[in-house]
Formats: sequence, C-alpha cells, structure tokens
Amino acid sequence: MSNAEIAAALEELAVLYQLDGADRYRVLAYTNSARTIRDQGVSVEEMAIRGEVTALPGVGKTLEEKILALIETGEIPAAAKLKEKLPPGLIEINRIPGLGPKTVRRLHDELGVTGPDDLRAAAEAGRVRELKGLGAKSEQSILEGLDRLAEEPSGPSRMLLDEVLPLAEDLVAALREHPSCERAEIAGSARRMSDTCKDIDLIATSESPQVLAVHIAAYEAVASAGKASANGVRLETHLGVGVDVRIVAPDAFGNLLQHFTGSAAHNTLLREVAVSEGLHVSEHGITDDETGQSETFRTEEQVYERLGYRYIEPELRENRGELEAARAGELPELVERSQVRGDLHCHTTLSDGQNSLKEMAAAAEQLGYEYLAITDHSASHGFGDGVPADDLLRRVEEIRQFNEESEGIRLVAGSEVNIDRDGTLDYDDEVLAELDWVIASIHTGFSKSESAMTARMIAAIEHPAVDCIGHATGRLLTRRDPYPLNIEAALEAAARSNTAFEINGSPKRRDLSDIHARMAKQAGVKIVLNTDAHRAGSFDYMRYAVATARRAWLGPADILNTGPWWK
DNA sequence: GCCGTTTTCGGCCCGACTGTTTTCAGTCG
Repeated sequence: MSNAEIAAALEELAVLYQLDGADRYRVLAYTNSARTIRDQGVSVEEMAIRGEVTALPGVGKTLEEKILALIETGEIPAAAKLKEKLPPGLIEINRIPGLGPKTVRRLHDELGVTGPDDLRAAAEAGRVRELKGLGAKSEQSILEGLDRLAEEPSGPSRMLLDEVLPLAEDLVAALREHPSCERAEIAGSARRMSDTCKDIDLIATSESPQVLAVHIAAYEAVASAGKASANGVRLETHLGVGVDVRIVAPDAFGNLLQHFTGSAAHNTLLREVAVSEGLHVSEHGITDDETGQSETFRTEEQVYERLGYRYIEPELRENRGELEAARAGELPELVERSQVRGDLHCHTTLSDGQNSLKEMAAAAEQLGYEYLAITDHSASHGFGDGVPADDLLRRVEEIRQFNEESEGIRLVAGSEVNIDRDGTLDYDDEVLAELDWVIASIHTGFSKSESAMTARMIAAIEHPAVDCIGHATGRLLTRRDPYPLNIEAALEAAARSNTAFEINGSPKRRDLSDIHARMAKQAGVKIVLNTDAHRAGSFDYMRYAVATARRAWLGPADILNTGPWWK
C-alpha cells in the first residue's frame, strides 16, 4: 500500500470524524499525520510492519493501530463504522465551497439530505433557507457549487508550476506599474516553487490599498473580481486560476510576505514555537505577551531574526526540519541557477526533438553553458523516433567534428538509453563504449511489480556504461503516478556503483522529486540537473530543476554539473 | 489524537470574510 493511499484513508477518516462532530484537534491530528505520511520518501507500510511508524511526528499508538488495520484488512474499522452512519454522499457535498462539516451535518439531520441529488432537490424547493443561519444566498451558492461538482467530480485540479508562474509574473508587473504600489511580490506555493499550485497568492504594499485593489481587478487577464477592499481583492483569471491579492502598509511588508508564502505547516509550527516563547505571529506583526506591544517589519529577514531564526529560503518552508536547522545555524547553502555550467539531457531532430544539433548547441551557448550533452532516444524508443546504432555512431562522429571546429561550447556525445523489461539496455556494449555520457531511463512496462521494477532499475544502475538514471520514477505530475520502485534500494545501489541520478526539470516531471533528491544526498548519490529539452526554448526548464534541488536542500557540491565537464 | 526543560493532563496558531444577524458561527487559507 502506497503512502498516498494510507494518507488518503486517514484524510477520509478525518472528514468522517468532522461530520460526526468530533473534537477539532482530533480531526487535526488525522490531517496532520496524513500530510506527514504523504511526505515520506520511504514506505510507511514497511515502517508500520516493523513497528517504527510512531517515530513519525504526530503518529502515536492510536494511529499506528489504525494504519496496521488498514494495511491488513484494506480498511480502518472506525471509518467503516462511521460510513454506516453517514452516507458517502455527505463527503461529496462537503467539498462544495462554503459548506463545511457543521452545515453538512445539519442538512443531513434536519432535511434528510444524503448526497448531491437530495441537496439539489432541497435547495430547488427552497427548503435550505428554512434552516437557521442559512438564507437565500446560501441556497443559491449551494446550487452553483453543485453545478461545479457535477462538472468536475474530482474537484479543481492543481496546476503545474509553469502554467501559473508566467501569469503570476504578469500580475505582479501590473501591480508594480501602478503609481500607488510601493512593492509587489509573488507569495504562496509559486514562490516556494512547489510542483503544483492551487491558486496564486500575490502581496503588495501601498499607502492607498483600495485604489491598488481596484486597479488590479481591472487587469486584462482578470475575468471576474470580488469586492476590492483595503485588504486586497480575490480574482478569477480567464485561465481559470484563482488569485488572492493582499495589500498592507509598507512597514509590515516582511510580515505579510512571510505569512502568505507559507506553507501552512511551516507557519503553524513557527507560530506554535513563538507562543511557547510568549510571542504571537500574524500577517500584521509580532506581539509580545509581556509588553503587549506589536512590532512590524519591512523584510522577512527581520521577521525571522526577531523569532530567533536565520533567514529561511522560501523553497525550504515545508516544515521538513528547516526551523530547527535555522535555529541551530545549520541551514544548507543552496544551489543557484547561475552555478549550473551545462545541461546533460536534451533531444534533437535525430529522435523526437524539434531543433537540430546546431540549433540546440547555439541556444545552450547563448545561456553561457560550457557543455551540452546530446542524448537522443535509443533504438527501441518507438513512435518512429528510435535511433538505430549506425545513426547514433554517425552522430558521435558529427559531434567530434563539431568540437574540433567549435571554439565555444563543448558537445558531449550521449544517449538516453531505454532500460528494457529485463533490465538490459537496448544498445550493445560496443556501441555504448563510443559514448561519453549515458543516461538510462524506463519508458515502457510501467505496470510491473515493485520488486521487478527495482531489480530492473538496479541492473541498469550497475551497468558499467551507465552514468546517470533519467526521470527515475516516471511520474507525470497531475497525470500519472510514479511506477512502483524501492527508491532506497535504488539509491543504495547507485551510491555503491557511483551512478548519478538526474533531477529532470521538465515541469511535468520534476523527477527525482524534492523528497527523493534529499534522500539521494543523504545516501551519498550525486545529482545532475537536467532539462530533457525537446526544443531550444525548453532549456529554461533548468529553473525548475534548480528549484527542486533547492527544495531538496542541495548545494552546488551535491551536483555534478555545477563543475566543469569531467569525463 | 498527540505531546512533554510548565510531562501522564490540559493544552493545542491566526485573522479575514461571508451570510446571517444585530453579535456571531462557520468556513477558509
């Protein structure tokens, strides 16, 4: 059972408890533990079987028992019991914005609602407004929520970072161009460079906040806007992305930026620790219990300093030990994009790329790179894009020729070689011996068992010709789950045989993930930051590879292509 | 339900907005 499945079961139980009217801290305990479990790079199932799951923060005896029952029987007895009492349709209508557990429970108890269909009937018959505290507006918004639920049964999907970042940057520029805007920045998950975003958070400072809110609400990308107030405004863009704009006075910019950059888990722990030290933190300032005085700060550095921390880079703010490290002065030096000296994974028209060898080389040189590996797909790639061994060897010659004639960038002759179902590679060893750089990747047979996939991966890792493993888990963000793989065993093999792993910077992949890349560092495996560019413009994906590396606490010393070409 | 240099009980982060009421509960981020 995967960590995601265990986490989903605990989240479901949290919702059921909430609908049942349980103490909110009990509910919080389940949602927090679900997040912790989802964040683990290693199998929580195996931890639980070994009796080690209570070592995770927020997981105690009771949760251990429930997790073990889930693993053994496929369900948690407490959840099964609650489901008998509470119709499953209630969980569904709880997802309607504005309908929380308390209201859902009353709709059930007082109107006999069991799911979306009865709720629609009740709302259309005007019976919802008969409930105390609900009126015509609530009834209308419930009907609208039901329509959206019917359109998107699984809820609004998260968007890839590269889908929201350009929009966020446009909106920040639009804020900055207004004369009343003093400062504006991207906050939220986009600033933390998360894999995906639910919406965009922007913050700004202004002496006339309401004027600025009205200005941004009229921007061309905005489809509709809520009420523009002195605190900001909520926008919906034509791309369907929600945007929260928050505005404060200039002297509290640091507090606001810190607050809205998050993550929720980072801020919660930050505030809890502060309370234990007599300080209360909010977006408006830091209040001292003793004096009752509130302080505001213009920069985030000052906010963290006041609370006793070194400055924490946004990419680290996920409650993964960064606060403790910042107290102890043990935060890592993080890699920066300017330190990357070459890209070691790209495709040309020889396989499925859109630009020629020379075009790719020119684009990489333009970026200031010292070297670029050309790694077209191998013989059995399929889609008519495979490269037979003879074509590859001619390409190697072409690259040698290029390097002799070129004063600038050095091209590295490589290939992205398929790992077949049995763990063998699809070029002969003599062909591979002609190459300077071999990436091995899995592109087929994703549905095998974990042990089979792991054995296959380790066979490739141990192949003497292989330098690096490409997009190791095969995940496609928001579209395809990673195939089953024992990443710990793979990393251990890689450390032994001195094989690198890439962080694939394609915003669809970000693979290794931040969590796995951090495990790789701890296992002593070297990382390569790559783009897997299929056209020259995609070399910019390096920003996402760098972002994942930073989220994994990696510094330049952990990454091979921050140095000169070494082979 | 978890947790502990206030440790086995009694706490557990903070504020804005909405819709409904005239002071607030529920929801959300």
